[in-house]
Amino acid sequence: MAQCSVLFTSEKPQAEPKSLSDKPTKKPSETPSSQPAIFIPVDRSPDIQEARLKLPILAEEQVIMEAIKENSVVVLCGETGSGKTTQVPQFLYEAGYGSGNYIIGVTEPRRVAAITMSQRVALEMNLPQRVVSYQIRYEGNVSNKTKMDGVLLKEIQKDFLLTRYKVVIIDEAHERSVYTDILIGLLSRIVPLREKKGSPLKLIIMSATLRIEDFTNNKRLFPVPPPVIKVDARQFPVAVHFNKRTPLDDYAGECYRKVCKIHRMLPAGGILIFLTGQAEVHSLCRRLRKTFPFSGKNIHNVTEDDDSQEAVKRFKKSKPKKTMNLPKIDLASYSAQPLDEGDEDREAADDDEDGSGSDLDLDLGDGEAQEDEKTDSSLPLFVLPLYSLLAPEKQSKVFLPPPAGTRLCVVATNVAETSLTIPGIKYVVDCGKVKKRYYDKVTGVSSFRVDWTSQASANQRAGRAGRTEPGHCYRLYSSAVFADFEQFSLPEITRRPVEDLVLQMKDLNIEKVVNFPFPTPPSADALIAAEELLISLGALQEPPKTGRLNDLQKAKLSSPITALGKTMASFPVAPRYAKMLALGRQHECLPYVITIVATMTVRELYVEVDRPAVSDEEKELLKGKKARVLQMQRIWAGQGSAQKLGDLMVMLGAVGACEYAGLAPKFCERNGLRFKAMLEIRRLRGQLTTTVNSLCPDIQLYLDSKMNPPTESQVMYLRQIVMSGLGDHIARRIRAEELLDEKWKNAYKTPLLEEPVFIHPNSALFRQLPDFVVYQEIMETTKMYMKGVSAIEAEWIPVLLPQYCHFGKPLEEPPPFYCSETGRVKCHRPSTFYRVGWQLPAVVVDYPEGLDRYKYFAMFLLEGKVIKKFGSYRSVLLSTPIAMLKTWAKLQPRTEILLKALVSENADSLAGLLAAWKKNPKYLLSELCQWTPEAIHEDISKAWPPIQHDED
DNA sequence: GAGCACTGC
Repeated sequence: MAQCSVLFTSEKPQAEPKSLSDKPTKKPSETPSSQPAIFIPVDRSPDIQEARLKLPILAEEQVIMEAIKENSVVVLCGETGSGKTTQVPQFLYEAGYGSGNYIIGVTEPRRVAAITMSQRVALEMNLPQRVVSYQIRYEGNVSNKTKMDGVLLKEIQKDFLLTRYKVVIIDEAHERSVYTDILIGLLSRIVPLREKKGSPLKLIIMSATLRIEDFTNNKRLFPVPPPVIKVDARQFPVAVHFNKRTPLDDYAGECYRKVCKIHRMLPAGGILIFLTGQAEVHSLCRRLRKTFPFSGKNIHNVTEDDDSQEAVKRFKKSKPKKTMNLPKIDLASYSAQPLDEGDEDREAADDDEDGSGSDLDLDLGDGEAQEDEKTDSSLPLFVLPLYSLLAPEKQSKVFLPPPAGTRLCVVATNVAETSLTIPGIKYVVDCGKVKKRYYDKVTGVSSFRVDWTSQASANQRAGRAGRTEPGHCYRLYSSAVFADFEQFSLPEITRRPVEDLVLQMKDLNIEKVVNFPFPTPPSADALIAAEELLISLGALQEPPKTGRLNDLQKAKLSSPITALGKTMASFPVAPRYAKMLALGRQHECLPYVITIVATMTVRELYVEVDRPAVSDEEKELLKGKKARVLQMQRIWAGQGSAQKLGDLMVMLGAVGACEYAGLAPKFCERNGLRFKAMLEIRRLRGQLTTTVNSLCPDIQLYLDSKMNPPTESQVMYLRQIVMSGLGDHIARRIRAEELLDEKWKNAYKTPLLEEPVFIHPNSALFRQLPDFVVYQEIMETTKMYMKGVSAIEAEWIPVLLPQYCHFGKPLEEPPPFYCSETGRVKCHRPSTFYRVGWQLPAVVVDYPEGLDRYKYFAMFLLEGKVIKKFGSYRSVLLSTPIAMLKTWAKLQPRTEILLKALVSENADSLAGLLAAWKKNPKYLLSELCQWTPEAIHEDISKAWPPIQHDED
């Protein structure tokens, strides 16, 4: 699950920290505790006390605590900077909500937030970290490094009523992360249950923006709307300036011009620019550095950065540095009035109408007037890129003060909107766009699109200019365009596949997921698709195939979880991958499956090397690096048939090599691997290994840093295991003879897409073009590209993925046969792949259920293939065994009699036959006598049932 | 022959 929890207990350390992960054996003391009249003294240092008093929320302590006392659910609304995250838990602690072995639980959407919050609270209250602890995905500091996995959702799985908690705080609920949504849904049911038990649980929902209707005005969630308390934020006013005209598509160019003007005309203060992607960020950085170069010597190791190298070089050639000469306009006396929270819209709109024309906004203009890209080294600008995939050491540069005499300018993506706060920002330049991932609900194809952002997030961006002093936000679009923005962006849960959530919820025994009180429910399509996939994977029970259509539809959305599903739910990965793990134990493949799954789960394994270079020199450098990376990938792709595992083999090789090199950052750097990704993979492998060991204690798996490459046959099993998880991600190559249209050249067909899909050019199988492949995902860019591709064999499909196949009538040639290993009648059946009807090779499967299976079984029985003893009567049989199959069989009563006897006891396999004999030792005796001359009936009868001899 | 925002168990 996605949350990071901060556990917040009383001073008394827990006697048994482990009990958190076990089922609580004894309930906490049942003292009625809805109104704790306790006051727990806290010993804060004077300077902390002083800093706290400045927080607006401290004035609200009374109101907040009264509301919590009187209500079981409270919504607390306050912008960032109000101090609610750090202060509310302290209020609760002081009021005694954390005493008596109870826990105050706080969930944060991000790991860093959970860690810093717990540290901050511990510091402010002068409490040890064992009292204020955190737990996140792979680690935690709960009571002296007790290792724990799973957080609040996992705890609900173990103890649905959360009996150890007296308060749960959901922080940043406005971000609407999938798991806060589900937690709120679950807690809305747990709270009244706890009320009934006389040991109430308090739920506090903390949200920043005003988007709270989904929580407060949602009868299904909370029949009685919870009270809302608003808290002021300590935020400085931000004047918002709109462009008069909105650039059609060159918002990056408009950004550049606006930054130039700000830097030339406005007083000191950092600039933060919001763009949509890595490439844009780098390109704007280059342009700005070119225009306002500065000396990077001895500052922040700038020389490590490829882009800054350019700036440094340029500077060395340029004239000695002049002092920065900035105009001295007092921006604090700017026409804008202070901005209260939530007033930004009005403020912004006013500003556009009467503000422009007389103030700085006009001076800065929308300007395409001057295209001045001439170098101006008198005004050094310290330009830094910032995006999530940037190496952490490069990211952290934005937190340091810029070199003396320069102005900080951060060119960022959306990371800077919520995840990272940059100090000293006075100017925000907002292009108004975001890049978002889209999923096609029907086909599952992903794509990235750049779109207008929402009003809420534009305001969030503007707010970044007022953290340390009054600021300005320049929006590169008109107020009319802003007015057309969506008020809020859609909650994540409505925009992504939900199979992982559905599985988790089924594991909580919520069978009818449609009825769950989601703050915003996912679409019915998404829920149906999830349920179908989980049924195909065997994680949910297949609904009955008979019944009325209406009932079927209903049953479809309420399938209970299977044992396999329970196993899968315990792995913190996507259900398709969890299936691979569940199968992975065979042939000692598990360490490899764990590594492959971990690698597929962690995003962006490789660093971007395709960035356009600034100089010829850099171009050569990048080219060399790229060549080396490609060469390594060829090595990792393996030899011979191992290559068929394709991109997953490359991943396995990369991780193996990296681990062998001791997870060294240098190794990653040289081979184009993203160090942070490698760390994550290591941690996830560790967690998956732990989970496997806890599921099957006999297996005693450990994390091997010197993992040998898989053998050839293991690679084949791996391909089969991978295919079993990706059964709905199969593609078939269009062969030359089927080619009707050039656009299908080298293309693949998938069951759900009409258009051709292609193997991504970076794939190890790009040139191989296997007939059948499975893929991790399809990403639509200029074409539909499959990524994470492995080759599979057509004949595996009907055997390993029968749920996706239609089977034809059993073939007469080769004829059905009796399989002595399984004791069952087998046959060859032709098959086709569902929907698309691809011909697949005929495979040996169990003979389909029905009368014919009994006929064949009877024949094999008479032939002595099932039971040896029967063979001894073979020569004296009154009819030939093959008579069982003939159309005229009915004319011979003995065939009918035998058949009826078998059918009556379901004896169409050895197991069935033995069971029947166990019930009735005389079973089948008279029927066999029909087939044999009377002379030997007595002999037969004496040796009946004829099995003991076979068992020897 | 490309072009991925941001999170998490």
